[in-house]
Amino acid sequence: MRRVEATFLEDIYGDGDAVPRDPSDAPFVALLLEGTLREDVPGPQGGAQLFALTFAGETLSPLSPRRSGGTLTAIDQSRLLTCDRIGFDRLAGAIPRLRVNLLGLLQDQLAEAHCWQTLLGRKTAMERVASMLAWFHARQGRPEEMYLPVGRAELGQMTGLTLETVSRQMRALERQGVIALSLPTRVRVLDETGLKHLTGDAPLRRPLHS
Amino acid sequence: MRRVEATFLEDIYGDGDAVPRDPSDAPFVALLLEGTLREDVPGPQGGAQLFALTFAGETLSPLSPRRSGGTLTAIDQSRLLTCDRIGFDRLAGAIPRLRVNLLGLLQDQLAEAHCWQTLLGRKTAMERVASMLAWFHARQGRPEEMYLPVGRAELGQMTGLTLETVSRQMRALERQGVIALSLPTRVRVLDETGLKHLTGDAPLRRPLHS
DNA sequence: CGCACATTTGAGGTCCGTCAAGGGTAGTGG
DNA sequence: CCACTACCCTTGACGGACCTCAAATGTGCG
Repeated sequence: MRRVEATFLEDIYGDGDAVPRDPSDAPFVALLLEGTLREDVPGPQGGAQLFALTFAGETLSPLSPRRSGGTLTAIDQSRLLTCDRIGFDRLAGAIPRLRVNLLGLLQDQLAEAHCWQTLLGRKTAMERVASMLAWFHARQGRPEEMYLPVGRAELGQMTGLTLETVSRQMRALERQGVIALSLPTRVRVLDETGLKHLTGDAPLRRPLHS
Repeated sequence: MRRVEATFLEDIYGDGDAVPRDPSDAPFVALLLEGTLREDVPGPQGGAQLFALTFAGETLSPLSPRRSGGTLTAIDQSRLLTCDRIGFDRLAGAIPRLRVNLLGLLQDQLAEAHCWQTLLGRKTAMERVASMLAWFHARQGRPEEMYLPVGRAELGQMTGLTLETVSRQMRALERQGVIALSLPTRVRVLDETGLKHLTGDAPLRRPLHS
């Protein structure tokens, strides 16, 4: 355990700071203790496009963003626990269990990609916005009032919608009494069951084995 | 090398055969030597939905489909080289390079997920169909005439379109002289540059560093 | 031929993107 | 305190892309 503390390094980033991502010396694994990270990838026209968010308590894997020149930026004050490649290799040699955990971590990343894939595949605007809100709410630990770290335009980039459509759907949710918006970036989930129902996802029934 | 041959196992599946996917004894890594595999995941209404295809020469990773009850089915005659979990661990102990390859394999899977994400996010029907055809063509090794192992409805499930829209876009491509359709499932790519242009992807320009 | 099935084509409706015009709030300077 | 600006969010009208429904056209098989 002392070895773990010696290997990991805690970094603090301010609002808007870029998180370094040099491929050779890249942080091999990282755990976000506090704050939020945004991951941007270059869009078709060369401009950057918001791709995903990382909330406190979630991990970054070696492979996650940085294949295609994506950038990682801190939102708010963020504390990041990082471990470089050689440090992880040394640690993995001493603690075989760590390798299993790394695979689980990658599995989470693939599961998340799968979530986005179904969200973008065949969902309506309403279902996309509801899905995103429900997902963010769960990942933030179901707080009484959750904070959206990005604006409508960027919510639209993630869901494949325009900022106007995002706005319309969120107001519709508010009119239905599913959420409350004290400020545009403050969301209170009033009817969690109703929100889940609007996502269009099956309520996690047991898989009927043929 | 003799050890590798002893560890891997070659299985042959016929058209429509299900590939076993027991989580405990699951094939840890697998290489598809011949044929095509389809990966289905349960849709929102309980029905199965085509999620992705695996062509000959491509690999299956331990984490790929099977998190959410996905099924793997062979199309045509398929030969699959598999290696179970304990076999891979033993092999990785003897050959450290293997672990690096496994990470690269997972990286490919995440890159593929990213491809789908951009495809489904903000592309038109034309761009989606062109992207999918160009992608399949590249993955099949740019044959003179490529074979589509699934029908229009299933192409639609992957691209998030209806079968009618897929059909319309493919005929439009044919009328433009970009592809030729001798049979509905036989596609000859006549103008590869034109097809790439219609995908809506940037032509892989160097990333302009701020 | 008759049937089953996949693809193609057409007509109409709907959802969402586009364009445009307000509103709300924070920050700045008088 | 009050402009005044800048920025984001909201709301509306309109058009187009794609879905839905329906019919026609292959294509393989008994």
